[in-house]
Amino acid sequence: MSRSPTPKRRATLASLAAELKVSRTTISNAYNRPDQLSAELRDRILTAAKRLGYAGPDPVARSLRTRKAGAVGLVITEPLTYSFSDPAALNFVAGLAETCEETGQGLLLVAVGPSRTVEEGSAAVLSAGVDGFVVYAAADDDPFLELVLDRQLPVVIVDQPPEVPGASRVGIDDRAAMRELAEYVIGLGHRDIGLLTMRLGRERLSEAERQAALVGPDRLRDTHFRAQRERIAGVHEAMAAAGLDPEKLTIVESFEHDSISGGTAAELALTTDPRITALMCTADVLALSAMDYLRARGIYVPGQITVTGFDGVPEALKRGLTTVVQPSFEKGRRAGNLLLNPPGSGLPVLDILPTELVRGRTAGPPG
Amino acid sequence: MSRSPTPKRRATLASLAAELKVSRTTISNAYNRPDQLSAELRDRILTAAKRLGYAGPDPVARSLRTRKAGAVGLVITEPLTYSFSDPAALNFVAGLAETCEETGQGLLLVAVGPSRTVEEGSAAVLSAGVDGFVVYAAADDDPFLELVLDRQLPVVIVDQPPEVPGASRVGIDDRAAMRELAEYVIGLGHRDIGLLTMRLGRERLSEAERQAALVGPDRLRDTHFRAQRERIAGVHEAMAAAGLDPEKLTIVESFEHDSISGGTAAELALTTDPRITALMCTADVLALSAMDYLRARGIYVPGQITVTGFDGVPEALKRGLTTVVQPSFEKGRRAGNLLLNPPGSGLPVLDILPTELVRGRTAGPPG
DNA sequence: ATGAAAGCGCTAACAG
DNA sequence: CTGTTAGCGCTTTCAT
Repeated sequence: MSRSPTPKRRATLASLAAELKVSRTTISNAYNRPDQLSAELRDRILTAAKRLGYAGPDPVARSLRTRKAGAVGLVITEPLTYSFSDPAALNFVAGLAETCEETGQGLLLVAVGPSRTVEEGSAAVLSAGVDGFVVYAAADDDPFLELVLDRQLPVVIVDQPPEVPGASRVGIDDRAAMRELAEYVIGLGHRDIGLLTMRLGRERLSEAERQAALVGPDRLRDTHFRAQRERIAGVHEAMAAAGLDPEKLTIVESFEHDSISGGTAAELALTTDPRITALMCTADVLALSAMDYLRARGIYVPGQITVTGFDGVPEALKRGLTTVVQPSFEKGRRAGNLLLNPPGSGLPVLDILPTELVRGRTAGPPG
Repeated sequence: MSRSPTPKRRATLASLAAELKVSRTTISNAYNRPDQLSAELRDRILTAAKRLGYAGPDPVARSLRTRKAGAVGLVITEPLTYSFSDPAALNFVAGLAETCEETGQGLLLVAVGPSRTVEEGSAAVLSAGVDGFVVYAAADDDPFLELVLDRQLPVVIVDQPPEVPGASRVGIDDRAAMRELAEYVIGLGHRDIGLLTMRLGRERLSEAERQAALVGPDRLRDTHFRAQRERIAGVHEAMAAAGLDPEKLTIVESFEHDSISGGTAAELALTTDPRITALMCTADVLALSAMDYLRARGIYVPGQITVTGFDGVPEALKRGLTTVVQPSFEKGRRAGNLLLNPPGSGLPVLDILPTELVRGRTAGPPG
């Protein structure tokens, strides 16, 4: 594990060439096109390189020349803790990472969460040395999206927002999936439903404001996250189709992502409308937390309250949650593929992946 | 959300300068040193830039010039699924990501898992445009470590291996932590102990070979992962100190990381030595899986079998596992800080973080 | 406050 | 198989 003494000035391809009295091309070829020179000469070069502490062509200089960075950027507009605490998000990243690994690309995490100012986040986006971007779960009005688009690189949008000109998109049919689930719940006989959602806007809230909150018509209309909006619409549609008044749906918004936030939201919903017999959630993490809360209160699921989720994360499946399973990992893979091997046409693609309704053990007739 | 029509040739700083008949320096200043030119001129430049679809200085060219990439590389030598399925590893990444976010650096995931050949992995390391590397949980003989070192960039090693010249290291005292835990277990009265470990070598195994395996003296001596080695040593030391024969410790190695692998390993240990009354595990994920297995078999914990873990992941704590809590997130933060703000001395640092023994509900006297 | 000149380290023709 | 010639797009003294 010993290293050659560091030279005063880092060796470069040119200095190596001078040292060996060959041309720079030859050195370059030794690394990039081994078949373009004799094995013998190549060996001599590699040996000298090792001696001089030359680790091969500088990646940055090469990138400048070849116009390829060998990495894709993942823009995460949520606070980091979000992405790392929701298994669905994580699985997405894992899928993307897998595609990158397979194709030898790096995956650059560009964090532009609320902890930074817009200026700082912009710098991060503008200074990312990548060949393209994947934007995950951005709000419709996310300021960084514009910035990413400005870079004029290939972009793949995941889940939201909708319809960005020139960008491919991968996602699921959130509305249809949620509608099917709601139809199932309503079919079970539920009339009074509570819906727990993730945050609906991207405003920066203080610690204190980040409590669960009731969602009124105004807030609902002002929802900036497409997926949430669509899932809510799915429930509304199912209610309307069943002759229920969509207005009666009690919606609670959760701003946090931790293990108790779902419980807090559930409590608010149940307090607001004590007749609620079913709590639907737009994310499994919310549902699992809500179940913990209910259990602690001695409320039996599904005997007294039906609970449903969305995502199909492993823990939810393990605990028998009735939910919609979406292929998060595959979404990551697809996003990566779309970016790395764009379809021949060059035209943007809309890739809608299938979901599956899983009837678990947490939904039953009203108690 | 409309974009200016893409020009035939991407706008550059130079083309903008020509267009506006100012020097390149001025354009550069407009972006990098706003105070070096009149607000008026700057506005004119920025407006023209927008019109021409110029998104600001090319990050790669800037990197070449300034010798700063604005990103740190994280070299993950495990298969990706590992890192994304172990909450401890994940938390580490989250901590590192947080530091990066705070300092406006990108985090480049360089995957060099076994799914790629050494050649391919090498290319990934050699072509990463970063200012430094964090190497997480590498084996002593990991081939990529050399490569990373060759790049002559700052390097921070996490957990293992030990003693890389010139590199700072952050980790915990694995041996002492495990010894303390073992002392506790032995103190409870256990004499026959089984130890479930993660893989001990970095050989590439076929699907079929990746079953749990008994670890004999040879394999033990050939352990290439420092942390595992140290934790095992900790148990040995505690046994010796208590007058027990360390040779009697039944050690089982698990090659997988999924939700059943701990159970498979537990089964093998228990079959090998039916007198075992305590199963110690070098990772919580193993212990949790083992507990699932025992429960399925109707074996009561801790009544019939004591189970302990290592790491202190949230689920383990929630389930009352007796374990060692280590500050995974903080490790990530420290690693990032060491890389981004190296200590003034310039000398490598060894940063050993504290751990805490948590006496949960899964350890008791032998049944 | 602005400009001219000099390279950062490399690769891609193309010619020999 | 090897060398020559031209930049890739930018920042940075140093002058003006």
